[in-house]
Amino acid sequence: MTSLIAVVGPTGTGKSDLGIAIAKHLETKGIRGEIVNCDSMQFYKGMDIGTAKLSHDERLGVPHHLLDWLNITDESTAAEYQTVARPLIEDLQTRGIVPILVGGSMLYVAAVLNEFGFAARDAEIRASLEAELLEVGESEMYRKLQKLAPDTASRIDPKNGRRIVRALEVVTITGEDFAAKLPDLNESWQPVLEIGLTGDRARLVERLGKRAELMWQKGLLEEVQSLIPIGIREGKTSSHAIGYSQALAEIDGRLSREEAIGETARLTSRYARRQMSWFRRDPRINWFDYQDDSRGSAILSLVDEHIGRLG
RNA sequence: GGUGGAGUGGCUGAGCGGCCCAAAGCAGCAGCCUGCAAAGCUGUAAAACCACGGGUUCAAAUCCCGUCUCCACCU
Repeated sequence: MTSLIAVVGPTGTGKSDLGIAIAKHLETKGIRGEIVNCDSMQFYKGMDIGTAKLSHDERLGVPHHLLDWLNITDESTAAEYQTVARPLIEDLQTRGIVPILVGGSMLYVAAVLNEFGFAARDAEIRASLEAELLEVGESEMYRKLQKLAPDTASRIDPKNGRRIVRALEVVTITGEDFAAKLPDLNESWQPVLEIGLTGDRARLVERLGKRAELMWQKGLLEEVQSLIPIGIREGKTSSHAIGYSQALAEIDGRLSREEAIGETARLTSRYARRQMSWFRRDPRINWFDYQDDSRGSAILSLVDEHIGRLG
């Protein structure tokens, strides 16, 4: 049997707990379920408080994969995640275990769940393009892209330096007009039961604000302090994490405590918005209100249906 | 008690006599997204009788007077 369950949605809606609940529910049916983490910041060892990572006890004995598997200085990319997560999921499935993909990292979820092939990459070319961008600016780079690959250029925002660079990188490597776009969301890698958690935005924003404050109370600053010697400042991905970047700014005196917390709350809310704008387009998702008390049983019966159909 | 400064949209904040039926940013709302995606990027609605009262002026958010509030510093 090959079952695959995914729990997605904006941050702060209880995805992790739901993942555990689903695994526990499966257990009562004699089926093993294990969590495959798809939160790009929970990959990092040592980043716990600011990523709202479940503690060992909170996991209630349910095995978690791809949690704490990267060092703070490692770069994380969706393309690489795909090459790790897919074989892992397949392996679990061949062992009769139901993988439960849990996380809100949009592109990472898509990289696993959809027909999604990444174009090649070349560190040297990339580095020189990045340097060039700094020197000549976006508009010049964009013009260059227009000349080399008009189709690609037409899809990219002329001010989005990062994406212009990546497009140029691919064009340079392949010599083709890359013209890539996001995969068709109706074409799944595997049949999947996708569950989405969401709810009233105003209340979520309020909740995320409180969460930011709580992170500081729980010692986020100390956590970040302890990550400095092992290189969080140098971590290309990790240093950009919401909360961590602000804690670093506070440590450096660039932000006051209050400002750091405020900015963290603000960025988190904005992140939640972008997550919604992304996930809303996925027609496979079965949405539930995270505040609705009856969501649990409704979700579990969906799970039963899914397992029954495939099992 | 004294001196100085400040009171502008939900917040920050520009304007300091006519171009102000008042900029901008943030928040809000919407969206984009193929190797940093908790990143990067785009678009956009509404919202201010410019603390209150009085005056000067053809004309005041802008000048004057008073009141209140806040912040500094002084005693």
